[in-house]
Amino acid sequence: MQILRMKIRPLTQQRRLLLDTIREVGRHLDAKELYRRANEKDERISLATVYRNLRLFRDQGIIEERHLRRGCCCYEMKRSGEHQHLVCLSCGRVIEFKSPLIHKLVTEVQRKNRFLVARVDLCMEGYCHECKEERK
Amino acid sequence: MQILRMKIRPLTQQRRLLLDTIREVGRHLDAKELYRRANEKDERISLATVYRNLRLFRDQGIIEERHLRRGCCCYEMKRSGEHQHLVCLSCGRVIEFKSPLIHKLVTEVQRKNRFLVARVDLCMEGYCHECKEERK
DNA sequence: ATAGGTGCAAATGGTTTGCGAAAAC
DNA sequence: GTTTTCGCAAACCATTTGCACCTAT
Repeated sequence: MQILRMKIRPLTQQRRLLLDTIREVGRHLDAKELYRRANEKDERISLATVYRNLRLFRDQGIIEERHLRRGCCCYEMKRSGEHQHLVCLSCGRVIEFKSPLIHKLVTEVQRKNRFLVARVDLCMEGYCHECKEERK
Repeated sequence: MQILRMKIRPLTQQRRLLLDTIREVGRHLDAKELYRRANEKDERISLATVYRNLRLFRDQGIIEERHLRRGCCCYEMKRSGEHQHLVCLSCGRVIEFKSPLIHKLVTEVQRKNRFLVARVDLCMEGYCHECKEERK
């Protein structure tokens, strides 16, 4: 955490609050929910600051941006292990998954398409186990 | 094409124009560009009609919706072969690719996460061959 | 004849920005 | 003390919607 914060200067109260909140929640947040949660702790923070800093954190490589829902972006702390997402169309739940096949796929694409891959955004929509059972 | 059109009733002039334009262009269009192109052929069409019908076509399974860029959706005719996209961060070019690994990945996810996959949205960002060379 | 689609303009929702006040260095 | 950020409100852009009129069936 210390290392990450070094990148963010000046480290204002608002930035500290936002980073803490993102880390604390530990799952995917959109700007509005981050604002809501940060605002609970300190009323003075504004939505504009949330947007400005989400962009800053993203550009600094501290958080990752994902397109899990139509019309808005979600953010999460960048972690070492590459992972992707499943989104349930029924309950909205977001499930993370990993697979060595993703790395294989990247390698294959880079070779076959002579394309240098910088970022993988893979999202599968469908029905989670619980919702699948209910639909029967 | 005949079969597809059966689903769309009433088949108005606007819908015919939009379907023809999407098929004709044959690549990814966002609402604004579809409007621009359709409007060149018939000035009377409105942007609202483009949006309304993109949604209709999507719900009828005639076109596919993709999230290739931040803040807007792209659409393309649904084809039989499942394919995914590479987006060049430098020139903006969109490259399609296929791989049997994608199907393997879906099978794996369905088994390991007990998740029923309905849709795969995979987009890799990076640098295409030409832009990669230029950056050297 | 009638159900439904269309154009227009206004509304909506997520995100960005200009500006004077405030904070970090 | 200087540079940068913050809060606020207004702007922006993609998309949706209410309503009176028009069209495909």
